Amino acid sequence: MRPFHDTVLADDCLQALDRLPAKSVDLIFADPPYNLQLKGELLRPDNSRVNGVDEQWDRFTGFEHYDEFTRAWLEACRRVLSDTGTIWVIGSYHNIFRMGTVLQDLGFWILNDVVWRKTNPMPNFRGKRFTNAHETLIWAAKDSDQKRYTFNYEAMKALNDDLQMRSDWVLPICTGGERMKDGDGNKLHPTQKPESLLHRVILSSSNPGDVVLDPFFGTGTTGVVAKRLGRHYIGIEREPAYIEAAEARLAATEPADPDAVKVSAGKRAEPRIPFGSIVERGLIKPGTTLYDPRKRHAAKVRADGSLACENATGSIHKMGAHVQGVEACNGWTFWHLRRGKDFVPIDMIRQEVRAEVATA
Amino acid sequence: MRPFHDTVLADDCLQALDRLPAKSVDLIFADPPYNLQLKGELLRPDNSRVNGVDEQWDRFTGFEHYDEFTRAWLEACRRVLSDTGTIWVIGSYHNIFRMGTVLQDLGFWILNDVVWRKTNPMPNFRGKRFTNAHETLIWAAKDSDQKRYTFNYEAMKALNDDLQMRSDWVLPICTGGERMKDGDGNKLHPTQKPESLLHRVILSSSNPGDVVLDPFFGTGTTGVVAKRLGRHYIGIEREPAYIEAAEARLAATEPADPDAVKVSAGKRAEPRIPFGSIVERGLIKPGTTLYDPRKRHAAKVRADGSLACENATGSIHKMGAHVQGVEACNGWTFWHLRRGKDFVPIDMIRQEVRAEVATA
DNA sequence: ATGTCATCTGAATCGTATT
DNA sequence: GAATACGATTCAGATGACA
Repeated sequence: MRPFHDTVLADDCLQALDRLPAKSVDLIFADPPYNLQLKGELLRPDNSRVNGVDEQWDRFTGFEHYDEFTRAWLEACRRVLSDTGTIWVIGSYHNIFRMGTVLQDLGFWILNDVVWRKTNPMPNFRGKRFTNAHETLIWAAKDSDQKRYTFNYEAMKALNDDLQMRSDWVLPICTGGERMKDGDGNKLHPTQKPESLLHRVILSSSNPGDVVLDPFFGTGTTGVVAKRLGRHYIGIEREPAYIEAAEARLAATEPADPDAVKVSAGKRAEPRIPFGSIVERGLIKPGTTLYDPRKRHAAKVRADGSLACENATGSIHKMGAHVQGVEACNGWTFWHLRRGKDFVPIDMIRQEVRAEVATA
Repeated sequence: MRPFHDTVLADDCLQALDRLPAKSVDLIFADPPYNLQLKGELLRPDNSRVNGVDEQWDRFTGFEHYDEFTRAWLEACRRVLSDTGTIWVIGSYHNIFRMGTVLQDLGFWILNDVVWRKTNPMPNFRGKRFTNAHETLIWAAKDSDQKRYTFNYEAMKALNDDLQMRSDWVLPICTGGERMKDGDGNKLHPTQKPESLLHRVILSSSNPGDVVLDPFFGTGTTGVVAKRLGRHYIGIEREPAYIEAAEARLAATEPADPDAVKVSAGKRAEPRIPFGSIVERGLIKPGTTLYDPRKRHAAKVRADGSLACENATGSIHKMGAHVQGVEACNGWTFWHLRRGKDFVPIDMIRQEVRAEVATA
């Protein structure tokens, strides 16, 4: 084992990187500050306050400052990365475009951008934007002519029910027992990543015995998953509170039995198909008339997937309930579409879409 | 109708943009070329061609020229975009980081990055990477302090079965009858976007009658969906074959019924009813007692529409906030009125008044 | 033990019209 | 232009109290 392996370097990111030998690591995972630029406070509709990221380490004076920082640590990473190694970075729209540009400018060759689709993101409380429901990872090799990087294609396929692993990963955010807490029961780190995410990163692009470096180690998720998967880790972290937590986590982590590293994916739920997506796809056109099973009521489909009927508008479910004067209604089976002489429930269209999605 | 509305300008992107009046469009959708091996399609701001990108081109030159091109058309777009307008761009990892960086550098303010998750992407044949199963869109306002952009929150929520729309959109790629073919049955345009994607873009961030500009019009998907949804379009395209196909598609496109393109508006669009006018009309009498949802607090309505409670007086909102000890409160939904055995929010009275006003 | 209900929280660039 | 007042807005999941 080499001197830096399986340790946390308590130091500034750049200074620590400079101490590592050139070309000495096989995989880098970097989750740098995002430069969030949050202004005021944000309240939920129930008046509770959202605990935003206001840590000192996420404060930059502007894009120029952030780009300079990004360029510096990515250059330092480039030096320590082996020629066949690859690097992952993660970010949101605040910083991912800056990181992608710097990566390309430094000569890294992007292999994929990968989207982490969160199953349980924080909603948009003010209704002013789309729910920010994903983060973006970039996976890159050192050079455009480097073809010998590690990609465990079969392992990824196995993880995905024997279908090629796609560039969008559906995973929940880090909550519950996995989330590190401080003495008061508050989150210790504002942006702790889920182990499932690192599991996929490390399993896909490294081999047992490889060295995995995380220059923004935080509470050590990368190290924990690397250790469990039989890889060596090197962490770099400046905050003593994070280091302490990371080392405790690491001490409590047992490497998995080499045979047990394989993980089976959970069953995929039947995909939800919003009625609106059927309108969007042109399978039911705006302006189409829908009927209830006894043709007593008629409703008109609007471009946003809502129905208009009897001077009211709403979802297929709400309007089904409305015309019947009941509390709830399954609009999929209630509303019918004329097809020639026949009337078919709109659920039939949904089943056709589901079949299409499933075979894709 | 203005001179450029509902036409395709057969010209170079930059030259056509320069002919459009400043601040004259409400929404821009741009799907620019992203292949760096553009073989002469890349133009500098002075219209000179960038040569040599397809052979022995060096990475730095390639990106630098692509950035120059990107900066030029985004600057030109910025000039023609109205102050309350927004812009969408779409790309893959080859170019989206460059575009995002240039957008931010020009002062655009990113509202969301949106992932188009393809249900039927092309598989990765070599097994050397993850299946490239998504593309990225960026939605941006002109400035960080511009908050009056259009976002049809309720319509997006309606499209998604009454859950707020997320930043990841699951849509199939453009195939079948929708895909434009040339005389030999080959695809006419290499990257024709599905109409469903444009449906969501245009419906979310523009209103009927708005002007939608597409500076890389291709076979006219943006125009077709804009026309169908009752928006004006302006297309810019240089290739005669694409223009011909686009104009044929547009001629065959019928606008939807105007009622069908109306969209659920939400409470913000409703006329404001002062609480005092409800008291004035005698719908709630002075002296009436109002209660919070848990009946912990009671307040008395006064003749001027203010409330008195716990030795303080003020508006329904102020008093709601006061008794809860919070900054702000929606008094309409907070305060309840006794009706027989039940308690109903005073918002119900407001809705009755609104219905009355609407039919008057 | 089990179920129900209330409460809490997460990388967030989260108003607008009137005076 | 600045200050003030109005009043709109949330999803999934974990946790814990309590029946």
